[in-house]
Amino acid sequence: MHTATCEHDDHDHPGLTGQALRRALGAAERRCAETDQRLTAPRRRVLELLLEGDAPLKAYDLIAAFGEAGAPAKPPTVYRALEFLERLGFAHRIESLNAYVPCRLEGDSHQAAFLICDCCGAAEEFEPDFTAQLAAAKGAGYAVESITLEARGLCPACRKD
Amino acid sequence: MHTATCEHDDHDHPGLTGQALRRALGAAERRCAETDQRLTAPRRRVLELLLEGDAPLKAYDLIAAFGEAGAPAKPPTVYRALEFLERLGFAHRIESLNAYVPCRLEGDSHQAAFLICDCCGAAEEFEPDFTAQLAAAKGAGYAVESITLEARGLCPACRKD
DNA sequence: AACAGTAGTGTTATGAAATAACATAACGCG
DNA sequence: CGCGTTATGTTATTTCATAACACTACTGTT
Ligand SMILES: [Zn+2]
Ligand SMILES: [Zn+2]
Ligand SMILES: [Zn+2]
Ligand SMILES: [Zn+2]
Repeated sequence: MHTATCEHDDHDHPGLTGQALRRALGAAERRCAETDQRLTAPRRRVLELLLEGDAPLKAYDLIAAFGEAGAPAKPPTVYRALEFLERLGFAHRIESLNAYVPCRLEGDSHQAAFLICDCCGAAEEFEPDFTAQLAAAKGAGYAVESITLEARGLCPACRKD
Repeated sequence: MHTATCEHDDHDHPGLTGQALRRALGAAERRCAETDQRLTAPRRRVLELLLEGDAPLKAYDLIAAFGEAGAPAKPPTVYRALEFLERLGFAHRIESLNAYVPCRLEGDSHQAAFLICDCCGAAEEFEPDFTAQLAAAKGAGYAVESITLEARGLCPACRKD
């Protein structure tokens, strides 16, 4: 799916293929092994689809693309895999899009922040600095577990119209 | 609806009633008049329900509570009202909850940020300082239109267990 | 190897959230 | 009034997500 209002598909993060894709999957495999987590077939397949994608993917896009010969998966298969991938930091859900992206940052655990283009649908992850917000939360007496931030606007390519 | 895992219902923002409720609705009425916007009956009713609530309300909670004698509204009625209220800054959608809250801050336009308690379900709005994130976005060449931030954790009351 | 315990999967069905489409009504204005 | 615009009413459908339960695959123990 693609709800773009214009077409600037020259994203900063084209989907991975071939060598790069195998390398990313191998890295995930290794990080799972380190913590006795299992990157099982459906989990690996969903991660692969996310990595191949060049934009946030909807759950039902993944469901449709899951099988070998165009055979779709059952919803729980994909939702369970997504839950796992999110838990381990391999993927993020973008709430304002009901869509998922593979994590594009180094490090195995971090807060998520996204710049989302309202025009072409691209979503760029960036390393957030939540110092100010964490201070505000502390002031309010909250014990913060996680933070997500989603900024909507126009990407560099789409601004130039 | 209430998905709390424990019960600490002493929120900072109990629902408005009587005088305070009428005052808040009157203020909204006035702010609409200033900009030639119409706070029509269904819009006013949905805002009233949000203001009366002491926690984020789901769209279908609003739909169920909408009518006088327990008569529900039709979904588009409420979704349209919510769209209006969000557009004018009277309400916010909390993406990670699929729920809505009335705006609790002064000023008629601002970015939204929430502290959400995973225990009691409370959602506290706070005045965000997005300086750091806006700088990051600028660095990436994005033209940001809006930002939302949702922090999950435990509120002061629920921490003390 | 047999066993029990846990984590993961397959499958069916259902629930929850949101919108499309089109007809009707109210408002604002010349 | 007559017209364009904005908002509402209504029916139906689409999109998104999970419950429940049976079955399988790993893990460690006896
Ligand atoms: Zn990430
Ligand atoms: Zn763009
Ligand atoms: Zn607000
Ligand atoms: Zn709490």
